[in-house]
Amino acid sequence: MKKQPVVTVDDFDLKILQLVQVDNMMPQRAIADRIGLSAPAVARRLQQLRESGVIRRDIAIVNETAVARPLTIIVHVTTENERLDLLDAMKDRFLRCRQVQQCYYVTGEMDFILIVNVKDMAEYNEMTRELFFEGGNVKSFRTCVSMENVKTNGPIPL
Amino acid sequence: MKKQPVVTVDDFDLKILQLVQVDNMMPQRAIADRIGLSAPAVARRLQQLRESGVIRRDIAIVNETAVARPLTIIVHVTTENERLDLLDAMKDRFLRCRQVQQCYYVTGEMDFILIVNVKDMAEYNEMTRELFFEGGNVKSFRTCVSMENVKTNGPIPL
DNA sequence: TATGAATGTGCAAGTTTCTTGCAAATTGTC
DNA sequence: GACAATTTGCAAGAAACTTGCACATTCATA
Repeated sequence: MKKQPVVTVDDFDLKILQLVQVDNMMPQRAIADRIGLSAPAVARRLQQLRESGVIRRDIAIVNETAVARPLTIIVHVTTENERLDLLDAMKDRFLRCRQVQQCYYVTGEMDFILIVNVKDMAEYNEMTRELFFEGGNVKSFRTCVSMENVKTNGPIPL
Repeated sequence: MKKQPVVTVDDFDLKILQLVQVDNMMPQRAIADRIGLSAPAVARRLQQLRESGVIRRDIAIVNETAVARPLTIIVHVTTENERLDLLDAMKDRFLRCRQVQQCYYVTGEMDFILIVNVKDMAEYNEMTRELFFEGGNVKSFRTCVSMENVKTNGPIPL
């Protein structure tokens, strides 16, 4: 079972989180200067935030076009059957599919919303075949091609 | 105008990108051991990838629940008028809105897809008032509340 | 209100990681 | 094959991070 952090975050932590959501390579000395603690104090808090899971991960964001994978597609998926075991199997498939960057299980008219990265529509077709037709329990899916990614990886407002 | 990187990426770069999309705090020595270069060679390549924009940003991913902002909402927005200047103004509003983490300008039945982070539905109501009713050019919007974020911040498959 | 425990801090020293100059190796071009 | 350009590994220096310690602050209890 996924562990939920129970650590409380105070104002210093929130300031640190604001900064590292934007740039997690900022030196601890620079963070310390900004928020009014010493560098070792910042270091200890960062370590605690990471160990406790408040900071889940630290990642580099890659420019899709630069690696020849310019297509972002948002897919709305409805299911034939909402049995929990079938939904869990779908979640697992979406989790494992490498082109699926994001997967939300939602309320409303559709059941899943996926955000998918592919290099072209041929790869998308291949992916949908494997994911939807061969995987099962997909009633319908709707494809929205992103013509412009206006904003991505926005920070959580704190 | 946003600068597009024109640097070419080779197989070493792709391996580095695979690793740092998952963990950008991995020491250069560890990356070097994995891909068969020396640490300074990895360092030089990382610097080049960052300077050229292939690596756009380096960020920490924060656990929403841990900072009391557990709600992720996907919003589908249609516009009244598709004049480019009005669309640009909308993009600008979405870009500036702190709760909007992602914004895609899409083909299909809707015009924009937003991914929004709020602490509760009251904040969401307030946000939609400012963003949609007061901002203008919004014909309709549909709210999908995420009941489970199955996958977020997935890497670009390389 | 006072006392003691627990927690957090800054300092300084030690450790780890990153950067950079240099010479050598590799790759690309003619 | 020769030469230029680029990339590399090594080693040394610089920068950043970690950690022990003593002190300060906060919290809990009597």
